[in-house]
Amino acid sequence: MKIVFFGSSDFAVPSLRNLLDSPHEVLAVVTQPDRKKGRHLKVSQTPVKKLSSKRGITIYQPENAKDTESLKYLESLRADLFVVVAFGQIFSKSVLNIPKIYSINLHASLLPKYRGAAPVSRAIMNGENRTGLSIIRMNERMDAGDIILQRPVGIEEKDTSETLNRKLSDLGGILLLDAIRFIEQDRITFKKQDEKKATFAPKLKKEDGLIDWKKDALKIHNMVRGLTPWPCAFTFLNDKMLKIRKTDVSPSPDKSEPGEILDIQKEGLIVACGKGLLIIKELQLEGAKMMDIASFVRGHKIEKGMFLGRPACR
RNA sequence: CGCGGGGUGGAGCAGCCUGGUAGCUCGCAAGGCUCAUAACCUUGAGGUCGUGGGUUCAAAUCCCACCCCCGCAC
Repeated sequence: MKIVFFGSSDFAVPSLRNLLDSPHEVLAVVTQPDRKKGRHLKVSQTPVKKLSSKRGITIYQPENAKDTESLKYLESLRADLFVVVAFGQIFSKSVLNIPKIYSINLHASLLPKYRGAAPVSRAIMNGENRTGLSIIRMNERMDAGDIILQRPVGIEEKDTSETLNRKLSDLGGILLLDAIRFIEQDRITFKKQDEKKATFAPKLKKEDGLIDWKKDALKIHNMVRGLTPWPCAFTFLNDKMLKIRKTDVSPSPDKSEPGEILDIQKEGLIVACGKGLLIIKELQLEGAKMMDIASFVRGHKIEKGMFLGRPACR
């Protein structure tokens, strides 16, 4: 099968790798342009581009895959199938109709739930204990195409977006090959998505990480898990940004004010929330490295009765 | 040339502004106390103060360059 692969982020890497290792012919890889990013605005390549150049695959990086020049190029490849995984651009019908067969997309949720850019993080943040993978035949609407294959995946208590993403991207790469095999054998039965059940998982923004201490400890805990490693849940300690990477919850009820540090123990800071207690185990102060509580307490002034999340500490 | 914080014994920090032979909380080792302990007491080992230059009688501290880590922004 002659395939053009569209992908950008880490999530797409196992899928691409599997395709490259398969008998299928990857005609070209389409990925986002190199962008000035990160500290000092250095130019960086997508993980997909790095893998592709290592494997000597033709790379195409359009600013917009829908423009006429891109369309012309994509048509010239004469592909059987377009495979799209975490690409980062929205396609129009003109793109989707180019391949002989059609275009498929691997998405990290059990569609129609969690359509959109951040399905994994949002699922964890909502405290789900199950999510999954879907492969769909793409149409013009985002993540709304008919379902080709699905596979549920459990979310474990210890999972963060980081671990779950890895799991899902690995499994996704396998599922993708299955799907392509079924397509080749013409054994697909499309399943329409139930629009009434559709939910959305919008792209995460930095401010999604701001902790509201009035919320339940469990809710905050799930937020911390879902936002690891990026954008990372955060609060403030004496006007400095404090990222919180690892937490636990303790059910013991209390009448303290949300955000108050009630105790400092070896395993973590005990912080009052709207309901329940949050145990902060790993954190990172602005400008410093991520560290566990034992280390943090040794070098920083922190004591019971201080408040988190109050920009100007009383 | 996007903005800013930081690199000090194994860990986390103070000291730097106002140069003058390195400190704190831990960890580690040995000994003591104890029925016992992650508790307490005593002693001890362990540091080219990121790298290279410069200023100075003297630099962790001031000046210049570079490397690495981190946050913002993207």
